Amino acid sequence: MHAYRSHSCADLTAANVGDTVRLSGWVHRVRDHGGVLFIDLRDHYGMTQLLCDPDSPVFSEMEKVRSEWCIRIDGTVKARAAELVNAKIPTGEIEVFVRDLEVLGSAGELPLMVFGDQEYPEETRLRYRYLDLRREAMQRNMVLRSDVVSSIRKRMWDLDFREYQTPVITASSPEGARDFLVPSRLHPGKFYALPQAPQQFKQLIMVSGFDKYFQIAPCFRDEDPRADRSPTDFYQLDVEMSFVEQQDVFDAVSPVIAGVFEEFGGGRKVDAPGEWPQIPYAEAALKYGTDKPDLRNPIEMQVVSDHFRGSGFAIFSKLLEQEGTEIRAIPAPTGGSRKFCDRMNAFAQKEGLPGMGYIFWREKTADSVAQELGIKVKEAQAKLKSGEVEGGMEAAGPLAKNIGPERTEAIRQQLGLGIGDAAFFLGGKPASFLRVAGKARDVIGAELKLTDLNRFAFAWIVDFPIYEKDEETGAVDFEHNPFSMPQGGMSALEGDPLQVKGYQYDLACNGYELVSGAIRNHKPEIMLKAFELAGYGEDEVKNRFGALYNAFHFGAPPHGGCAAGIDRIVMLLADTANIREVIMFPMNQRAEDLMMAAPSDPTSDQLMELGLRVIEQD
RNA sequence: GCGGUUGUAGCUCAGAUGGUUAGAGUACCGGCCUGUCACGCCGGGGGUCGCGGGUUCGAGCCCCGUCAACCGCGCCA
Repeated sequence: MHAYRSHSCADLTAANVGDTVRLSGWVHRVRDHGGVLFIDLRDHYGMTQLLCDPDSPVFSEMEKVRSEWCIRIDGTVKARAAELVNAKIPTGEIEVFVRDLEVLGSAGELPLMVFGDQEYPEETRLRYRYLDLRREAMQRNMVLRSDVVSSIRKRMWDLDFREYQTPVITASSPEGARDFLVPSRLHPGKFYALPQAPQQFKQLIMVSGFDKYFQIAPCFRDEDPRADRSPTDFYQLDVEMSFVEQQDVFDAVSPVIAGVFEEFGGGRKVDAPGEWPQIPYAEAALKYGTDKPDLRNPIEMQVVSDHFRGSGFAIFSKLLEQEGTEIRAIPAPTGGSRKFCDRMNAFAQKEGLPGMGYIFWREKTADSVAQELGIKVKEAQAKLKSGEVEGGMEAAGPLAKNIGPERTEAIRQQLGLGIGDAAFFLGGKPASFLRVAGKARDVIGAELKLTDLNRFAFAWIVDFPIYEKDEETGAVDFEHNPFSMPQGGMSALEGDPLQVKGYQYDLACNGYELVSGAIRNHKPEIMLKAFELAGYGEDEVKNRFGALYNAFHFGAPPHGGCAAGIDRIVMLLADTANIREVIMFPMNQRAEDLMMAAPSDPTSDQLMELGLRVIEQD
């Protein structure tokens, strides 16, 4: 017999009754009844109930066994009586009577329970990640991740893409984020860098004629994390193709993404790739307040500046006298109650805005009729009932009073709202309120249950501007990355840089940026011009992107591609908002690995060898 | 770098208004229990209330500072 097991803990069924078997696994749960002892034995595959009583030669040893000990047992498979069958587990029809025990690894008092679904703070979970990973949900997430990666590879292969590995220790590539630097021992004082993405390599692979490349590639970035963003390193499905236009990239990648979501989405509705809208960046910013809109939420914002210009609402009308300002409305169907509106207003204030004005529409109340006519509420009730005063709709909220009924009605008609609905208003320069507006749209959609949680909604966001203006310095710099081909080519770069759009795109899904890519700028002269507009000279281009710039002088094909965030895809499929739930050994919020104690102090020998000296920080 | 929230037993948490010896569940240890499957019952050990200062007759609770974790902002092609 095998040293550790004849079966897994998921294998045994009624068909095995009478067999002598050997199982290894972890003690999930102990139920000691004195004369009879039950133990749930767990391995990666499942659970089997062990049984032991004084008839067993190892009964007294079995009584000492505790949760999460790793043990091996020999025993006999017994059928359970009908009333004792556990329908919750596949092996519930049988149990194994233990005749021999070997403790493979005992365990001390546990810092977190594998059993049950108790929540633990991340610090505890990450410090004892090997225990946390034993839990059912984490086992499931990690298997899902592996299966997703496998499926992606297969789908890419089927499309004639081939996977090529690119270096992990390489040159610094100033693409935007901070590099992780690696000191060179052979060249004291010089540094390698870990790639922020295989960006330049994959473009060079195109110049080399490989036509269709992909890689499940680690990317390294020394930036602060977020719930949906891992610090230090993360994985991308990196894709590049030659002789393609933007639509060709969409056509290649969309079915892969959609297929994976169909395969692992657990029955949630996946929008068909043919129906994925292509939304210009400017339109996304206007309607959704973000370049990664959650399209499960039907709310679309609208500009309503004209209704407030010169109105009695001084805050907005004054605001509109300034250059570049506007008033944006967030319609909130079914949100028409003061309680809800006040809560959303409080939300906006918490997010750092002065507040969010609102109007809501309701059936005319006796209270407001009484106030309007200066009569008692009872009289108003009577007048409403008799029809002497017409009932119907009225607009409520401080804004409605300030701007008067005509303007309020015009707004209602523009937004297409009615009784029981509300609208929120934000004013100023869009840049100042866009982020909060987008977030408010999410919250309103969620609270009013307008957002269909059982769906994956995709949209390509296109026509990103290539340049942006720094608000403080006024300097023009690349908005995204410097590799994209400007729409209109060289001639587009002759005019106002801020008007130049790129063949540059993202794929948004349920409010996350899943994919980002571009048709690349493969012409050296356009590359130089593009950098010049951002204030970089020829030397700079040669210095920072020398390999690419040189390669483009030797017959570079037009090419483009994208990169999809593996961690985010798995995160969405696993239905979690925390990216660390789908990463085996993630860093914490401060980019530390508490389990491995990283980062750590180098030895003085290491520093010496590298020619480094650490300067004390104060 | 900034803001918010949190920090009490191995673990998860409760501890109105400041007031006796800081509690519960779980885990751990001991005892009882032959059909449980979150087994049950009895008993026990276990605390620098994150840390440092302050106010007070008296601080887990109030004030100041500080550290840590998470969430967000900045940042993130």
